[in-house]
Amino acid sequence: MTTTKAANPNTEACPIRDVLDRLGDRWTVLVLHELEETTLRFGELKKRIDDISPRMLAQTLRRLEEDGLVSRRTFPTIPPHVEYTLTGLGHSLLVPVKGMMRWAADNQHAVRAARHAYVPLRPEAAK
Amino acid sequence: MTTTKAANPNTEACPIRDVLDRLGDRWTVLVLHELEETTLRFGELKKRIDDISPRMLAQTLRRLEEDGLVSRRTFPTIPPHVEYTLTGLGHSLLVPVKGMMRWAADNQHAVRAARHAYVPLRPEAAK
DNA sequence: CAGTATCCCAAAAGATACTG
DNA sequence: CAGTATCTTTTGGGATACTG
Repeated sequence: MTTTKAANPNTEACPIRDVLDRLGDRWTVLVLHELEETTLRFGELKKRIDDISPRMLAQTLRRLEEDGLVSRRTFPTIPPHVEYTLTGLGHSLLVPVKGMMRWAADNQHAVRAARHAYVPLRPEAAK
Repeated sequence: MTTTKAANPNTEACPIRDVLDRLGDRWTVLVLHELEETTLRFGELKKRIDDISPRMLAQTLRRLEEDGLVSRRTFPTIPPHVEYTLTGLGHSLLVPVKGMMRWAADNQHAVRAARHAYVPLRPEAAK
């Protein structure tokens, strides 16, 4: 971490939080991941992530575009043709994101084991 | 909430999401970060992350403990004394998490610039 | 085809008073 | 001190009908 420890990285003072917040939602990482290899159209994304609603897909893409992670290219045809592509920035984000996924993959068993072994501290009396 | 449906290969076969979901909330990464260097008590964490409510801090710590990322040690004194420490697993998670933070720090300007330059497609559309 | 508009619900998070 | 209980607000997200 590069933030100073003494300072409290609260909501608006911390640009890092501000950026990372976008990754917290349910769909962003999934969309990023789908676009890693190839450019895709709205409908193609919708097919690959088929439990996403059009509303959420649109919103997710809009935010990604707004943050400069995805570029949107439209062809003035009828019917419309719109392509979404990861930008360089988007690809660069994918690097640490994949690091996270790697960790999750590597440690899922440890986490599951911990969860299973966990006993709530409700009836706890002494140690 | 975990994946409610699993129609998609990416979500379905993916316990990764289940693990990663915990990081999506507002406070987990912050707490992890505060505990990197040192063991801290509840009140000390509260002080350092002072816009967190006791409720959210407790909930966050409980989840971290449940996942085996943080260990909780109580001293049977009056008043109570409780210490939170990162486990080995917690430290290992911090590695990719810091990768993410590093990315955010390195690219915050690019993201902000993109946001600022972004013009909505439909000028009248509100969020 | 690529989205919007609208309505609705569930979950997350905030505030705060209270207690062992 | 270290939390819980409770209530309220805010946000995320699902469904779906509609349109340029």
